[in-house]
Order: sequence, then structure tokens, then C-alpha cells
Amino acid sequence: MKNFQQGVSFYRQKMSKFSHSLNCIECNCKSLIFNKLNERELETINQNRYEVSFKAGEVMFKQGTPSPHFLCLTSGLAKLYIEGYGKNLIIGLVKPVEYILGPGVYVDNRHHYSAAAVEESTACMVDAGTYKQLIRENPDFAEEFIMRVSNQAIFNFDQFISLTQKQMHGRIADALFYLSDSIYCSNPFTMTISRQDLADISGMSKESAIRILKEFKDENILSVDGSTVHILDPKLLKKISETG
Amino acid sequence: MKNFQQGVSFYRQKMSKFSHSLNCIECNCKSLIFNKLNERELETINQNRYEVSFKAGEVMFKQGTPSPHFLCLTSGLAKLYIEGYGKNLIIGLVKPVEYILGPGVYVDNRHHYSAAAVEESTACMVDAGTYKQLIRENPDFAEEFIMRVSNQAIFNFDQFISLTQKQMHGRIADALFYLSDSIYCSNPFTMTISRQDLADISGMSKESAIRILKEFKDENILSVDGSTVHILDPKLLKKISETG
DNA sequence: GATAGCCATTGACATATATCAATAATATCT
DNA sequence: AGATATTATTGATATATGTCAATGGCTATC
Repeated sequence: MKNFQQGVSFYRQKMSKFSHSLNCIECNCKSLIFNKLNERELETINQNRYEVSFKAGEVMFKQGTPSPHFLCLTSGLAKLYIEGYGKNLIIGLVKPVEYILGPGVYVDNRHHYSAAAVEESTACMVDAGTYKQLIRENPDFAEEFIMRVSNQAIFNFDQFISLTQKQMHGRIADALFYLSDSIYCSNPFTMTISRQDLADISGMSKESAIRILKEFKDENILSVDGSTVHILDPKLLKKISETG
Repeated sequence: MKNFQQGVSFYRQKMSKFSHSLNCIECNCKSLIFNKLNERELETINQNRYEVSFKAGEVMFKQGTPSPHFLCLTSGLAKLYIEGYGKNLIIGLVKPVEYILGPGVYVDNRHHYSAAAVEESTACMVDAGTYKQLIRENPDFAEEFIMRVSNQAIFNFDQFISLTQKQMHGRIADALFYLSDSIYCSNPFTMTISRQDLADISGMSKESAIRILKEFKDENILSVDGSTVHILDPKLLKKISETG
């Protein structure tokens, strides 16, 4: 909660510096969802957004708070997490340029998960009302939106199965593939997330995550040096993922 | 939302009195999402649907198969489940009159979970293309659709937390409240689902589910007689749900 | 009414996983 | 550079949970 307050005051300080420094029409880091919008519509978005920057660790928005904006990450890396009973569950990492399309906007105007910057990040915050209006007016944009929300749901189902039906080794394997294939997009990759975050992705304790990382290292499936991980034997790791 | 709940439970009691209608316009068991459609649009739906009936236990559609329809349950009870590695995970029960809005329709035209009839059931299958076209044409209908999909996502998040962060007792408590409050809508309720299904909702083995049911019975939190369950001490059960 | 077959129940046991505690390694700040 | 906080690692231990096997009850079928 303290972090959130800090985050808010921080972005208020920086806001004027970033606000409307670019515009959406010429923005070269705009989300692909905007391909469905024409120039007039982009200009509408442009007039109803502002940019914010976050330091690593800062909370972007907090589960339970009002959700008057959609947030688009323009640089850095963010984690989305549900705050449960004592523990957190990370339901996804978000990298540029991607929208965070929380389901609360169409239901109760509340965030149903929290978001925090993992690395130093910048984001565009677009007024949800403006966004909703464009969804009403432009069917292509609406379909694109629904497609993204659907993709998110499908991703969630996969995580569901991983977390509820696999044992720890399989879950860590899944997390490593997710990081390598979908987030850092390289094979020797340097994790900017902490061990605790890795554990929160895999639904286990930090200690268990570390132990399994070490086991994989001892079996030459991985090389692990601090935060740098190299998947040496992807085939075997895949097998571990599949056998649970 | 309240109205929706009331409408559904009212319908459940009176279900036997309903006879299936010949067209969507006069159908008195149509989904409330159709309130957003005018007569002409309803007629379009009417011409692109067909009714099916399922015996208890029959599979309605199978994960991985093409998904050319949206399915609306008009009587009975259905379970939605992800087929994992050996086990199934039930991600929700569906009762009349509710649509099953699978996310695959907008992504890869595949079902991402399976559905099966728990009780003898009937359903309307509406052509997905027709549905999508109406979403393009009618913004109110589109918003209603997005709202339902969002609600589903929020429900999934809750189950996510329950399954990954609570121990078995808390998970069974959650499942029992779900059944009593949202599915059977009464307190002494008769489960038409099996013990295995209860276990698949709670993400545990059948034996564990049975054992915990028995513990709750021994502690006078529940009375359990075959498939009839009475929550005697909801306050204590709630506490068990919250403390995990 | 007997038989088969499925579902529910119970107990004993193995093990996956969390928790606690101690230490090592990094990062952060002055 | 030194001090302090934060994060990572390791080991020992407790326990939550799954698996296996045996039994009982119910239902359906002929």
C-alpha cells in the first residue's frame, strides 16, 4: 500500500514531463490493436491518454481499486498478479507494446489483479470510456479487442492446467519456457524477475523454485549463473513439462 | 446481475413447465443477452440455430475440436472441464439459461475446454458466424458479450486463487458455496454431480474430497446424506474458506 | 432375483511440498 | 568503502496430499 502511494506521487511529479510528448498517430511503439483505427480515431485516443514512468518494483495499479484506464506498456516489463491469502500468484508478464485489458472495466470498474513494474518501465494510460466508445463505433476494433481478451483467457487455461495438475518440476519447466519463448525471446536469457517472482508464476514457495532450478542445473538441463539461465536440453525439459 | 440471478433461479424451479418454443422471438427461456437484440436480429439468430438434447454424462463438445457454434443451455446442467494430463479440471458449471462463450471462436476456432451434460439437458446451438456478425452490427450486444466474457474471466481468477493458494479444506468450502449459492441456489441441496466432479472442481483426488466431506460432517459443519448436503454452519465454513 | 459394474468409502502408506531457521551472496545507501 | 538491507541458497523437519488396495453400497440388466 505504501508502494502504491509512492507510485502515484512519483508519476504525478513526472507526468508533465512525459504527457503528450508524442502523439499516437506517429508513435512507433503503439500497440498493433491500433492498426484497426483510422487517424481520427487515433487522435481521439491521443487526446485521452497520458504517459507515466515507473521504477522497478513500483506498483502500477492495485487489485480492488477503480479501473478508469487501460494501460499499455511502452517500455520495460510488468507483472500481473493476484493478491491471495499471504501469497501472490503471477498470472502473466507484460512486455512492450502490449495492453493490459483488465476484465473489471466492463463489469464493476475495479481491478481484479495488481500490476507492478519489474524493470524500469513507461506506460500509456488510455481513458477506458474513450476506449469503450471506440469499441462501440468500430467493429474491427471491437473484434480485435475481443480477440485479445480471448487470447488472455486461453493463456489462463494453460496456466490453470500447469498449476493444478503438474508437480513442481513440470511447473518450473513451463515457467522457463514461458520466459525464454514468450518474454525474453532468447535462449541464454537474463531474468529480470526475482526467484520469488519465478515461484509466484509457478505457484510454489521460493525455496522450492530454487531447489528445482538447482536440480535441473545438476542434471545439466540448465546452466544457471545468478539471473542468467541457459536451457541446455530443451527436449528433456519439454518432456519434464509434459510428464508433469 | 442480481436480476440475472433471480431470473435464473426462478426459471430453475419452473423448468418443467417450459416447453420448447418454435422460434427465438417467443422463446421464454432465451438468454438475457438477447434483450439487446431487436425482433429482426432475433429472427436472424432463430434461423441459424438448432436444438439438441443430451443424456446425463454425454459430451457436448470436446476440447480441441472445431468450434463453429455458441451453445446455450436451455435445460439441465452442464460441466465445463479442461482435460489435462490424466485428470480433468472443472472450470465451471453451467445452468439454464446461460451461454457457453468459449474463447476459441475469436482465436483459432477450436474449443479450449470440453463440455458434458451432468443432468439430462437441452441446448440451442447458434452459428458463431451469425453471432459474430450481430456483435459487429449491434454495439449494445457487443458490450453485453464482452461483459459476459469479462465475468467469466473474473470467475476464473477466483478459482485460480482458491486452487493455487488454499489447502484442500478451503477449496472444498469454496466448492460447496459455489454449488449452494450459484448452482443449486438452495441450502439443503442435492448434488447431481458426482464425488469425482466435486474433486475435479476443487483440484484434488476423489478420495481426498470424500474424506474432507466426512470431516466437515463429523464437525457438524455439514450434514451429508448421499448426494444431499446441508450447510449447517455457513459462518464456520466461510472462515475455513478464508483461512485457506 | 442374481450378477455385474460403477460409484462411494475407508485405511495404510509413500511422497511431494511448505515451513522454519541459518547462512551466503548481492544490492543499496551513506 | 563500510554498513545495512534485501535476496538467494541450503538443510532439517513437519505435513498436506496422492496413490494403492480393499470393501461396501447402489443400480441396471437379463
